[in-house]
Amino acid sequence: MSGMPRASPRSLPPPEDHAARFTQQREADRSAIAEDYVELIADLLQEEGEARAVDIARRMGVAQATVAATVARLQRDGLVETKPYRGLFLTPAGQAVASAARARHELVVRFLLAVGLDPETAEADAEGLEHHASEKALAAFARFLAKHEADPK
Amino acid sequence: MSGMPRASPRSLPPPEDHAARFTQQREADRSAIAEDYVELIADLLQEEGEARAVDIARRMGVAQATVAATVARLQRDGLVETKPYRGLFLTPAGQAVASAARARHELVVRFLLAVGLDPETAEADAEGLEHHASEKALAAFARFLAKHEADPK
DNA sequence: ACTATAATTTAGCAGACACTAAGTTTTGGA
DNA sequence: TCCAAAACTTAGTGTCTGCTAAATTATAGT
Repeated sequence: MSGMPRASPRSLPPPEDHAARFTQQREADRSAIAEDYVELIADLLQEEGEARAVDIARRMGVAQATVAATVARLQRDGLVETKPYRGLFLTPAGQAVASAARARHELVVRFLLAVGLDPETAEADAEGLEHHASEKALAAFARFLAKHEADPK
Repeated sequence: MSGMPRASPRSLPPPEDHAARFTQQREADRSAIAEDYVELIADLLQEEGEARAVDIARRMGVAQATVAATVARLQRDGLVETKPYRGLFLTPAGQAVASAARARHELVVRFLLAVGLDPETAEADAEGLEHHASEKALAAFARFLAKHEADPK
């Protein structure tokens, strides 16, 4: 295919290790939506004083019924509480998830900015990347920031 | 809530923009699995000469029946062809997806290494991150590498 | 050639997340 | 106070990605 000289051998990892990566991947995907909802609820609560299902729907780009169903799962999982017509609230567990998510989100955004992304894209990409960066990766990002924010360039 | 000084205002983006991010996010998620399969098939084809469903199953950490179902979708979408008991093959479209995926994957790995991750984690994280980095982000990673591979540190 | 083993497919099920359409509240303005 | 608009819920679907269990089918070793 094309003129490329086959890059690197990059021998495949042992099957078990390989599988472990994908399994881990699937787990991250599963929690990603929960984190997005919880994070958004926390933001709305803080910025607007209340987090209503309609607003979640509008901001997530999703139908209200979808929000209802997803929130039901979050409730089942002990992250969220609802007071009909009064909006959504986070349980302590939900708040923990939210603040962890926000910390990750902000770290990723700062990192992307430091690496040369425009603010707009940094924000948009962080939305996806924050769920797939391991603790080790986040630590590396933080180290990078520490080094580069002190001594730019 | 806790002693934190409220970090940054970080006023929420306009609802439409916000929704656009998540919608984009969901699209990336949808294509992620297809890309993973296609990428793995390409790797197996190249490294072992054939890509069989059993091996895919083992390496993806998934049941054989799941592979059969997913491959059926990839086939429906014109990315893969199968010759029973002879393994899986990529259509031209599949090959295109595979090489784009591989290019992204390798770029992300190199970038993560440059930023200080150990090779093990870089590989594992790339698996998740490669599907969520926009073209702009990838371009920024490439610029970063160009700068830092020439002039380390 | 036969047959045991391995590979693949089929069937049936579950759960998450999305949709539309059709109810139910609740709220708040006239 | 009443009632229309807004918010929320319920019902019924569909797709994707998984699973297990039970066929098939092909390959390969004897």
